[in-house]
Amino acid sequence: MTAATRSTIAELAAQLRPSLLRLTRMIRNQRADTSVTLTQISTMATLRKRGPMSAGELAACERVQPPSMTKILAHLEERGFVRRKPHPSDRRQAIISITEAGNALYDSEQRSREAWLTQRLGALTGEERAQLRAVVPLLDRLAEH
Amino acid sequence: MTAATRSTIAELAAQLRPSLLRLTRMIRNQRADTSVTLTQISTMATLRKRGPMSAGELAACERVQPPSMTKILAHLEERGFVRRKPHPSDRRQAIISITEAGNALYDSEQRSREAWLTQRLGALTGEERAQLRAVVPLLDRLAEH
DNA sequence: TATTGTTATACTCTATAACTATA
DNA sequence: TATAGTTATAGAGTATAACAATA
Repeated sequence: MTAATRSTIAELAAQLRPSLLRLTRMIRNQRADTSVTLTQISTMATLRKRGPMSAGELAACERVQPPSMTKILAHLEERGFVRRKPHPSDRRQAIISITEAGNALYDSEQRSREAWLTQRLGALTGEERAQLRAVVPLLDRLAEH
Repeated sequence: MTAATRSTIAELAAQLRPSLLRLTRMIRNQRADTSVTLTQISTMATLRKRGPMSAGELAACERVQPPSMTKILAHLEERGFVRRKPHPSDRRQAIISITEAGNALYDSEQRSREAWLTQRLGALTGEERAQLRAVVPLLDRLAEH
């Protein structure tokens, strides 16, 4: 890799960081439903997509530390959106899964046409949305441990 | 727009949100320099790119409320990374600009090859980075007011 | 001993409401 | 009165350190 290439990559990083930050800020605030936060929705999405798992695994998926996941799960469990089942062989762990109510809440969030980000995406062209769609796996790879 | 298209857009939103959230989380934490936060760096980047402006304009650029910008600027000014000059005709406002020290800090941040995101981006292919580069303006448009 | 998860604690980020100074 | 910015206050988000339970 040439020095010029490295410098270009650093520049991309410098462009990407503020843009990600500002968009995430907007998404957090524009959320319509106030009973669950973006962080909590993200955790529910992971449970839906990857199925039941332990608190530690969830924390790893969400890129938060275990104590943060403890808090997220306490909130969701209190409202009946997730449940815990004992692990079959390890009593330290519990297997967390999303409940009917959690799925329903998630669906209504996702389907809502008024959802801010969905509206915003609708203002882009199909090709621009395709570009974004292609980039989602890259964002996930960047966020890997 | 068909119902199927709308549903696809909602799905994209649902994929994009957690991915943005998790990557932003990682970026916030992996930051090497502890004297300025991601939020503060982003504000300095805006001052560099768009030139001196008032606190209110900066808040709008950064998509934060004015009191949040007050705090950000207090921190940066205290450390000498930005300075205020009186507005020529309106004594309520001050014009904020980045200082030499602020530019130097920003440069060292951006150039650092060890910077976490830069390293991560280096692990992608050139084409993948080009995809990300193309998407930055879209992220900015999504975050517009 | 090592691992899983929780509790205790604290700091960052950010907002809303109320206020001050100036226009 | 309206606008620009700050102060006061509070809640969300997240981390590290210390602890408890189990493996």
